[in-house]
Amino acid sequence: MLPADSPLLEGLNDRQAQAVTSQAGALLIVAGAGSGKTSVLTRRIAGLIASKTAWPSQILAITFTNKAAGEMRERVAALVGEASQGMWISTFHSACVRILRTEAERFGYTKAFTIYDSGDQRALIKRLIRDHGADRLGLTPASVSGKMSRLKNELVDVDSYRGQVRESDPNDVAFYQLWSDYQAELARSQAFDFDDLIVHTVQLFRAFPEVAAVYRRRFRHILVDEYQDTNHAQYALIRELTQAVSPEQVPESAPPHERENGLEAPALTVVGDSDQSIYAFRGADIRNIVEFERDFPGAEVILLEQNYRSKQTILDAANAVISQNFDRKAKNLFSELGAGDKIQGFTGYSQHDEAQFVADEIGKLIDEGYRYQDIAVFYRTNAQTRAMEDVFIRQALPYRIIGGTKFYERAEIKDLLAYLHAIANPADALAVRRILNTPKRGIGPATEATLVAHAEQAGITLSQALTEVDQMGLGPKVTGAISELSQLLIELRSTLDSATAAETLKAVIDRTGYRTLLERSNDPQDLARVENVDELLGVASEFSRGNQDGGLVEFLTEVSLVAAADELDDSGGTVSLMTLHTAKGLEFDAVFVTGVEEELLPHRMSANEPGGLAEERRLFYVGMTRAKNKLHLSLAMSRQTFGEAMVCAPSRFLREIPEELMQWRDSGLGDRALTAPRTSLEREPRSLPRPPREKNTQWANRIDTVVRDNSEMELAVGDRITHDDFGPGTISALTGAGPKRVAEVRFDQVGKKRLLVKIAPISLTPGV
DNA sequence: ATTCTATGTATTTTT
DNA sequence: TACATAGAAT
Repeated sequence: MLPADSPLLEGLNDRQAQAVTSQAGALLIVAGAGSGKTSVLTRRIAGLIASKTAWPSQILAITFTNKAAGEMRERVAALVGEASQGMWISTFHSACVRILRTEAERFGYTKAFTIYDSGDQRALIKRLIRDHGADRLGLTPASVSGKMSRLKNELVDVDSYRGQVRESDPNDVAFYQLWSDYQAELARSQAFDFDDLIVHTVQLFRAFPEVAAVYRRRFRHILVDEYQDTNHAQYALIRELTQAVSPEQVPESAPPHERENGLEAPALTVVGDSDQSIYAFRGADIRNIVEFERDFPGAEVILLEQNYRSKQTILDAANAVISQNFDRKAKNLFSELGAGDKIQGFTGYSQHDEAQFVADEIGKLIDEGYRYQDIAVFYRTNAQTRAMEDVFIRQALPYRIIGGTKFYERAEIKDLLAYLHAIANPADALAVRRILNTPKRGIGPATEATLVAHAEQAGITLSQALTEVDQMGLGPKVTGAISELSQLLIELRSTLDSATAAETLKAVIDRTGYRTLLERSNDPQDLARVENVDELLGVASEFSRGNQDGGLVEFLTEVSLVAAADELDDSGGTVSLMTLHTAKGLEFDAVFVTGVEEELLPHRMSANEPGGLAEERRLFYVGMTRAKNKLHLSLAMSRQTFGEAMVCAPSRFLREIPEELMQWRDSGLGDRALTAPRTSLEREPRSLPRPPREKNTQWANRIDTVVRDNSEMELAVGDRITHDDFGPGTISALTGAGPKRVAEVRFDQVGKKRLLVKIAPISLTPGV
């Protein structure tokens, strides 16, 4: 028991302190946005250690992202020091990988199994659909993987699905066939997809009670963050881990009292907020949190409603929005941080106009003393980044996109990782297929088919088939190329014990000539690819340095499980751009929620789904509650959606915010301005003014394809210039050099802006 | 087998 | 718009 004057309770309110010290076997902490739940969670863990209630090794804490795990580990370490080393603090997926690697041999897998990410999964399903001719039936990789994932999240496996196939439905029959082949190929390749990691761990515990007992005895305190976003499979995993251990399951080596009485169920603490549940589309089941008290009789529930993050105005607006969701437990966040500024609303003509507003406001915030890393821009879809990037680049505004087209999804990265996968796990057929002709070795589909057929016939892996290539009667050129590849794989496998991941990667790059080929290429994009290759090498070196005992398999695991939010580093002085989903769990001094329009937020795709609108509203709520001081909500009246301009209407969510909390503006370029979105809501969308024509062509090109190059332009403070969009202005400052030269211009009509000189559409005004 | 060109189709969110 | 795929040319 923690003493009342423990430093771990310092500065906590009563409810928080209660959450830290509770002895309940099952504890639900309903933590509203910004209510200090990470503090509570970390201090609770530290308290368990300090009061000798638990050893570090008895603690399992589950977070949503690796970044959150890292942060939690750091904060726990700050409280308890070295002791944090022995704890498991990780995501569901990482924890499952660790368990599965340990127990792999028990169920006929190798420790070095591969994890197939969504891209790998897609590629495999696509091939299977083609092989089955299932595209005729309208099955797509997306629909198949979606359905598979939904079933897996409900713990339905292929074998049990077989019984419920509707034989009269050719679509369903084909789906079953595909799924069954998919799992067979995964098993042959010694691979798991994301969902399988959870499902197989649950199945492992159910099939081997003695294994389950090992982990139930080991983890005496389990803590789960973001519980509202757990799906049924994850719920089942938690249930498996929180069972009591009967005397029969206790090993001989255990202390006598345990052998006699068994062991009571481990203690469970979950933290969550049903108002922030935004992953239903991925199988998250809100009932897990809503029905917690029923699931765990005698559970204690603690509600944290005091918000330590945001100004009251922001909370009032957020509360007003979320209260529109019916069937929700009443909860009202309050803050003692003062009312703060009104929420700034902005209506632009186009997405570029909107982006320009965001850039201008960021400029003002910087002048007020905000730092770039204190500012974030959120959007509903990744496609919205384009306009933002265009404007940000032109204004030399340092930004970083979190998530989006991820580094590890790039072709060159996947190529090199496929080599590593093929080396670490020779059974991985997908990886071998990928590298077969990368870089180009003159091996086409015909040769690939021959190799696969040989492997199948002989009942060997594809890697083994490569070694038998000379028995296949292929041409001398092809045979030579394949045995060379085979040699390389064998050789690098043999050095696995002594070589680091970085060394193996380096060897792959050198021996295949991958980097050299990119360098010699005359495709300008290949230059960027060389940089990516080097970056991957850097990542591997860093990993090998930081994880002395971690080898190739560990490196590949880490790489496979990175999440979007993990990319966020607080060190850099950049504005962060991310989707609303990625924003969950983060906070920023100033936040821009962009594209607050019908069809986008709420997204049109959500309209058909049951509960879709409520989830969109929660998403908006999550975005709003990330802001500490300043919240901006913006929208555009028209938006380019695949090539075509679409007229947009303001989001219904904006109507849910009390008028007096907001201050609306528009771009003020002439008489086409909207007065307020309230007015425009009543207006027919079609009658909305169209954005000026020239503007579209102006921004149509992406920045890197623009031919303009002002690098020769000689500018000085005080010079008068004219900008195509902003009109005449005077240069007030110049910074940076060469292609990075930035001019600060005071425009006569639109105020101060920063421009990247090299690409700005400006000309010197003569005669001044 | 590879590379170039034309055509069609698709964008929600992600561990 | 832009990306992926299919078809044609080399």
